[in-house]
Amino acid sequence: MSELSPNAIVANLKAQGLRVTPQRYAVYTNLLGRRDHPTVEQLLADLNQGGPVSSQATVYNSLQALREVGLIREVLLEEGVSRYDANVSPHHHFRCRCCGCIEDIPWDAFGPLAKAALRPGLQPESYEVTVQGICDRCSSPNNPCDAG
Amino acid sequence: MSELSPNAIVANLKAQGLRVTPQRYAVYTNLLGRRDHPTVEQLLADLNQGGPVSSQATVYNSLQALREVGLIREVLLEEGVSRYDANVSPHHHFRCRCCGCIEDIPWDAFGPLAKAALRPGLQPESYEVTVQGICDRCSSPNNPCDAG
DNA sequence: CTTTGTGCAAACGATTTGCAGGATG
DNA sequence: CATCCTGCAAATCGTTTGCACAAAG
Repeated sequence: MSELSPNAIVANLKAQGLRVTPQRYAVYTNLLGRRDHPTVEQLLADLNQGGPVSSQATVYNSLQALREVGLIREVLLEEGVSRYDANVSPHHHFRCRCCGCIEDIPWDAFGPLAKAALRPGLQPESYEVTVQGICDRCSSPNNPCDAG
Repeated sequence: MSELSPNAIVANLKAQGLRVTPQRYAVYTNLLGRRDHPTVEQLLADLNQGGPVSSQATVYNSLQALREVGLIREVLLEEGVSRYDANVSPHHHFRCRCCGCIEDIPWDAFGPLAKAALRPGLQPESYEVTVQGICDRCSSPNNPCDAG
């Protein structure tokens, strides 16, 4: 999330037993430098905008490898596409129902949830709050969609 | 969710301006009678197990029609598949990370969330808590997966 | 009778996979 | 140099769509 040096990024990858290839490095670095939650399509376009860096299949492979070792996470908030996030510490998500943009909400934003409310037998391990609403871009006078 | 008479189901459909076809009726009734959140594949298998009732395309069409008028909702909790739920009143979800089963959590299970915690500019309209963990089936001695 | 829905099969889009050549450690 | 990765293209899987026929109101 915060700025990492190239060396630190390489170290992160190696520490998880991943070989450091230019493609993997590029994918991970790109994700670390964003706070939106790009789809594969967006990621690929961004990576290759200054010349070819990685193929589509390799982006998928890289994302899978990074996800398996816990360096990134997948975010599923809309139909049909997976998004990816290099912020792996727990947090919540806001999704604009208008433009579809996704934004992190700090973990402590809601305070602690009541605990003993689940039916007996269910063992909770983690939870996440998803808020849906309108972002400031879409609620402004010259908004890109139907709200405002 | 609770047991509805066939007449009430037909009335529900008509009240939303939907034509009542056997297929639509079957899809809606089936969803009303379940509390898991079936995928299209599961729904289709269930509908047609006693002879042909509906084609795949029609199930998709019916689900879309029912969703557009608000009689059912789509639930997105795992990659690649949409699930459907006839419980349209607000509630939360529990997902077993082991068998993938999904279960409703009553709306009031967590008490109210703190309100003023979003960054200024975001207008929240709704929210939902997703809990991940292990269900009782999977935590039992003869469990279907790797927990226990 | 007009409008909308059904079913089939083909189209689609996101993701996965097989495989030959290439890079990493 | 053994292993793992890349890139291409073909395959897969869930979902959507075009169209001719049938059913609903």
